[in-house]
Amino acid sequence: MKVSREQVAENRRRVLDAAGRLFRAKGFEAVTVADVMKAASLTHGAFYGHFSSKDDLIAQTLAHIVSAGIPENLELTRYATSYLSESHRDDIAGGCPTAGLAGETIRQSPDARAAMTAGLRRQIELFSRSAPGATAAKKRQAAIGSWAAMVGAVILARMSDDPHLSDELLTQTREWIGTASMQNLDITP
Amino acid sequence: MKVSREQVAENRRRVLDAAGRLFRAKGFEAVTVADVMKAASLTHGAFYGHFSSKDDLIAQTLAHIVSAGIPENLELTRYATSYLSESHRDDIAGGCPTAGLAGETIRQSPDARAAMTAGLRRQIELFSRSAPGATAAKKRQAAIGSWAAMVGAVILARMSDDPHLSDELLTQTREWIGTASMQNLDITP
DNA sequence: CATTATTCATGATAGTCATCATGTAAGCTA
DNA sequence: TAGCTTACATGATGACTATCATGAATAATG
Repeated sequence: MKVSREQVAENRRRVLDAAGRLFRAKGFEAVTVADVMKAASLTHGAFYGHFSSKDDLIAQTLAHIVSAGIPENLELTRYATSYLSESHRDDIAGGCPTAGLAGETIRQSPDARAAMTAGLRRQIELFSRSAPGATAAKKRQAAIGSWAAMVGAVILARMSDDPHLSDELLTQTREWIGTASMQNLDITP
Repeated sequence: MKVSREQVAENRRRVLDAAGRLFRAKGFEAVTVADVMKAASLTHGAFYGHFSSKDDLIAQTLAHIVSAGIPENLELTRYATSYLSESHRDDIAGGCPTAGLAGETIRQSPDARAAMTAGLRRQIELFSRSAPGATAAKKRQAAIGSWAAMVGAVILARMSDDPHLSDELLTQTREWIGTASMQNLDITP
């Protein structure tokens, strides 16, 4: 049962979307090829027509969701507020792929790591534009430090089994980033 | 071939140590029960005399390495310097269990998450003592923000396939934490 | 409209892994 | 020292999973 060219493209997109959600929700290893294809309303046999292996799927999925996830005009403090929100913490399957998968991507294929690194580089560059700081170097430093804190806070907040501590991690990191940003603005090097 | 009481205790310790290193290096799912027992110089059959399941091993291993890993008198900035070093980034198997496993612990058993949360709470409390800040609340905020940034930076540095970017993440986050700390000291609420 | 090419479904296959059953030998206790 | 206890080794089992081979059916092409 061959399908139309558009249908193939849409099928492929659906597989990548389903894989993106499943990987974020359950991790790379806990998700099977059949799981992904089922979530995309296909059977597992069709998989190897689209991808050469599960590793290939992982790399292409990361490239897909990383490139699709970053808005062009993101302003650091505004972004931090929504990033460090309870709703983002609770939306693992639809949330930031870095927070959900960076820890596991370390052990994945070179292509997978390259896709995530490209997203990281882009995120830092976009942050640097709106980051506070007297010099370009200071702006970039604020972008890096803030992004590390955001990613770390969401990971720790998701890990914590104490809801109060989890909330505290988000709100205090948000305020801490704001404090640090003011410092960067006020002092000239 | 029964072994002495002391030998049993030592065997158990060796299994937990081996599991700690293997889990950090390869993740929970990629490590098999047989792998762990082999690394502890035992056969896989002996496993279920010590632990009720692999999940049980994971939870007990986390409790073991988290409680053993945190020094009593840790000073924030000094700790940050060694934590954000290249040697710590490269020592995944022997490094901080939070940086290595927090991302995956999210999907583990309640006991596993509880063990990691206990370590997190202790880390924040110890940091709060030496953190900069005029009030106790400010000190705790600095402890939380700094810890989130440290964990996030090490995870991102390990994920990056570009050595230069990886180094930059470590050094810039270190400086960023120092900058933010000064802010916390200078301004009174 | 006929032929070709290709996408997908069905159904293996081979390997891996967690877990358990059983046997053995040595420590422990009286 | 005799007998009980038990830690460990060996070997099996049942489930799961990535990957591949084959066939059917339909879009694409002329």
